[in-house]
Amino acid sequence: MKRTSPGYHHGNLRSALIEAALDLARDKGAGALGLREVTRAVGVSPNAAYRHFADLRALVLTVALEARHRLARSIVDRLDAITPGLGPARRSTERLRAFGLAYVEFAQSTPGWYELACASQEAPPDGVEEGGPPPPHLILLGILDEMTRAGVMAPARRTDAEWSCWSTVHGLAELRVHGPLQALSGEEAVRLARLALDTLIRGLTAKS
Amino acid sequence: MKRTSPGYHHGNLRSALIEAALDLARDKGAGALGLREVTRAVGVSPNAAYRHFADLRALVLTVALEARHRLARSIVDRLDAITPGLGPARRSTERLRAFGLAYVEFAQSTPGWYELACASQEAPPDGVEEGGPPPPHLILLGILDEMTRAGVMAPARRTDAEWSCWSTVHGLAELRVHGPLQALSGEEAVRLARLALDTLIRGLTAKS
DNA sequence: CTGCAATGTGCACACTGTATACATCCACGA
DNA sequence: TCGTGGATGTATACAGTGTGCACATTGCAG
Repeated sequence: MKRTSPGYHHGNLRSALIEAALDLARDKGAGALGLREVTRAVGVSPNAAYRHFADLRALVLTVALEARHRLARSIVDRLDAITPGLGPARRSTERLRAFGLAYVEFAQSTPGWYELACASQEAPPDGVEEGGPPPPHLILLGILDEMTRAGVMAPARRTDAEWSCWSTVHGLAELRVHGPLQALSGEEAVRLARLALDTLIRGLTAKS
Repeated sequence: MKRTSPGYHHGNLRSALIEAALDLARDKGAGALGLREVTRAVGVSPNAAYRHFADLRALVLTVALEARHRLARSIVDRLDAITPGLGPARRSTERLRAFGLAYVEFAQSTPGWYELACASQEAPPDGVEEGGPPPPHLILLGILDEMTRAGVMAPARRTDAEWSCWSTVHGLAELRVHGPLQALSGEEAVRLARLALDTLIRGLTAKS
C-alpha cells in the first residue's frame, strides 16, 4: 500500500526519513544524524520531519530501534547457522560464542548501526509496538539458561551471569569501534574476540 | 608563580579553562563541553580560548588527558591500598580485581570524567609531554605479567590476555554509565562488577 | 463542490564553532 | 621615562544547527 506517486505530498516521508537516516549513520556514524542532514538526503524541507517525529531525538530513537532489530536478526541468523549435530552441552557453549562473535562483527562491519543499537536502550519515542525480533539481551538470557540446563554451567553460576557476558561482548565491540582496537584488521579483531570469549566461557564453566 | 591579579589579561586562562571544563564535564557529562559554555563559566569572551587551543577539539582532548591521569591515579591508589601481607600469587590476582573495581567505580562516581578518559585515546592535541602517571593500559599489562610470573596464569594464556581483561572492565563501565546498569545502586553495580571479575579471573587461571 | 485535516514550505530565532579585525596590557630596550 | 612590539582578550560576522509559527498545498469526507 505504498503511495509511490511523487506529488507535493511525499507519500511515505516517515519511512523515507528512517531509511535515509540508516544510510547516513552507516556511512558517517550515528553522531552525524542531523535533522537538516536527513531531510536534505530525502530532498524535503527540514521542518517536514516534524510532521512525523516530535524532534530529532525521537527520529534517532526510532532509527535506533530499527538498528537494534537488525543487530538482533544478525545474531539470530548466526545462532541458527550452528551445525545441529552437536550435543546439548557443546551446542549451548557454541551458541554463546556465536552470540559474541555476531555482536562484535556487527559492530565492526556497521559501526554506525551498532552505535544506534546501543543508543536504543532508552525508551522508544512513543508507545511503539514491540513487534520486532527478540532483543539481544533476551537472546543471551536464553543461551545462558540453555547452558545451565545442559549442565555445563553450575546453577549457582547462572545468577547474574548475563552481565559478565554482556560486559565482555559489549566491551569488545566498544574497544573495536571507539577504542584502541580501531586500527586492527577484521581478522585480528575476530581473533582477539575469540580469545576473550574463550576466557569468558572458561570462567563460566570451570569447576573450581 | 600564579598571577592571580585579575586585570584585563586573565593571567592563566589556559588552566582556568581546563578546570572549568572538568567541572562542567563532571556535572553535565562530556558531551556538554562547548567552547562558549566553558568560556562563559570562566567569564571570558568565547574567542579567548583560541589563544590557548587550536579549536574545541584540542581543548577537549587536553581536558581528556587530565581526566585519564585522574583515572590512572585512582587506579594506582587502589592498587597500593592492597594489604601487603599476601603471597605473590594471591596478591597479583587481587591486584587485577582492584584494577577492575577502581575502573568501574571511577566511571560510576564521575561518569563525565570517565567519558573524557575514554575519548583521550586519540593523539594529544600537540606534542604534549608524557609526564603524567602511567596510562591505565600499561598498569594492566604490569599486573598480567605479575600474574604470569607468580604462576597463577599459564604463559600461553598471557598472550593478548590484556584485551580480554580490558573488554570485561570497559564493558562493565560502559554498561554502568551508558547502558542498562544505569539505574542500579552503587552497591549493586559493584556486586555485579565483582561477579564479572571473578569470572574473568577464573577464566584466566583455570587449569583446563 | 465545499470545507477540513493532513502534510510540506518559508521564515525567524536562539544557539553553536570559528575567522577576522581590533583593543588592551605587559615586558623590554633606548 | 618613553615608546614599541608581542601576547592576550574582545567585537563583529558568518555559516551551520534544532525548532516554533504562519502559510501553502494536497487529498478526502460530506
